Amino acid sequence: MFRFPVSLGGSCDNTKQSQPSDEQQHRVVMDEVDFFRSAEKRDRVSSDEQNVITDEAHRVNVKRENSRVDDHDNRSTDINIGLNLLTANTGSDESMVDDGLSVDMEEKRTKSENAQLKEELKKVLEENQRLKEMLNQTTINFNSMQMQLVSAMRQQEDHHHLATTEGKDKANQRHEAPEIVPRQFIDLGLPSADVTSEERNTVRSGSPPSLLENSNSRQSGKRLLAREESPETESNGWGSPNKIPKHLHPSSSGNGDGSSNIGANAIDRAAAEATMRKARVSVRARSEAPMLSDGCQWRKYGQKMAKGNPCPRAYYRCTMAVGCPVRKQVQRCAEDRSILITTYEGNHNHPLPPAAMTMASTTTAAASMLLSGSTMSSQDGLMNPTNLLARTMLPCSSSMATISASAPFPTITLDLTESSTNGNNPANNNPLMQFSQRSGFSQLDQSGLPQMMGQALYYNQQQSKFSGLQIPSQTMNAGESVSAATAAIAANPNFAAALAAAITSIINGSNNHQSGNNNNSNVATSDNRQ
DNA sequence: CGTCTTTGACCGGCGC
DNA sequence: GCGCCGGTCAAAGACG
Repeated sequence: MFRFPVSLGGSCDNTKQSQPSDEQQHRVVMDEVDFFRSAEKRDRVSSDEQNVITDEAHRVNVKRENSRVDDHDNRSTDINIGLNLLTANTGSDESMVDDGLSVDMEEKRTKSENAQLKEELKKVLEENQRLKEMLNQTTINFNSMQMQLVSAMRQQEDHHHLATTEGKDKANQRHEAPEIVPRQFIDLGLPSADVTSEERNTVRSGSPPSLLENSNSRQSGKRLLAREESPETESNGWGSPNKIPKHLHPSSSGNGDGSSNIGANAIDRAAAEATMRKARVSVRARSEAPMLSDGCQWRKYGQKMAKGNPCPRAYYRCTMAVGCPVRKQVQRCAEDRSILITTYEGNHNHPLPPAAMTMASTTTAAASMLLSGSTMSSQDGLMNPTNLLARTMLPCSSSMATISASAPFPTITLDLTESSTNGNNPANNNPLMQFSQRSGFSQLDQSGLPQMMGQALYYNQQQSKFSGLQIPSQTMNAGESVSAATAAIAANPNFAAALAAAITSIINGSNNHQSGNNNNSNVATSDNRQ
């Protein structure tokens, strides 16, 4: 079974006392070198192709070098420059051997150049830092704008609902709903570390497992005790999938009664919790590997022969943190064994490394969208997820995402098998990046942003402690993509324009399909909460 | 020796 | 009540 070359994040790192081997370090270095090489190519393509060395081009070169140094801040920052200068000196020394009078001058000149370069490096470092800050600020602004956009769209939806239905109470309840839906997303997507336990128990719907503890007390005490000391494992609800629909029905009917908001909300919340625990995101992708590389560490805990499929189904549990409730099933498609079906359930209760954020944020968003309908009337619950994914997220390919209504638990399937198999671009090897690029936010690709950029980068901000982590470069296309996206953003002066275009596109798209509002609503509100 | 995988047994839900 | 099925457990073995 595949093993990640480096231990990532969470308590695992703390306990294991990360001691990357030389090989690992070397691997990372090589990876980043490759990364910047590709970035360099981009720069070259985007910048003047002429051979004239302009000041602009010179600055770009220096910046690249600086970036490299900056990303390896623990290593000597003088290495690169020093080597270059040494090489130059050596050459000059050799050429000047016969000219002894020039040696001193040459040394002086070299020193002055060295000092000059250092000064320049310093400036570039400062500029790099400033760009990073700008990037962070831009990301925050983007999240803020996204939030406002979703809020506006939601209001539009409310108006639309009021016009078409006479459920005034329902409408009133809706106005309060935004506070619930967002939390739903937060709980889904964000590691719960920041949230207080009180908030979790009182506010959250569909939260990380630990929060669901209480609601699961109804389950057999025997199992509860038997399973690994983590109640969270129990809370994810993976084990008893068939209870959800039962919870859902009463809640959906309860929504109709707007007179008792508290009671209805409680029921809603319970239903949302139950649903959240059951929600699954299935990713279909072509892969020869036994398992999708999603940046997380998984431990196999079971394997079964599923009915109707000659290929066994493997069960994995996230081991990045003790008690993380996230599990996944991996199975090959019976019809086409080159297709790997990975089904995720649960929410990580620990910070995620950048490499895992693409998958986590994507599946989280998908699950969130899927579940967003569960807090509404049954009619909406049936309608919204499909609309969200098929229309809002995937306006160009509605067949990419399908919702399983017949399953005992809500399951959303992201079909990434149609995509091209372009092996040159790392992003193309990553189904999620394919998903991102094909999604409605594909305009953001202009700046190298993944689909869930807002969230992913937001994670980066909130969990900056991961910034120094080594990404399992061997297979982590997602991590590379995120890093590449960040670099691309920093290097792309048109980011703001691209962002504006993307948001405009989203707005236009949502105007055409207002039913998809809930999707963004979750995203926006989650940002709002943080 | 610790960690991980394998695999048969076990459990609970559901349909008949 | 019984059998089927999906999901999980946990002992045993493999591996580094």
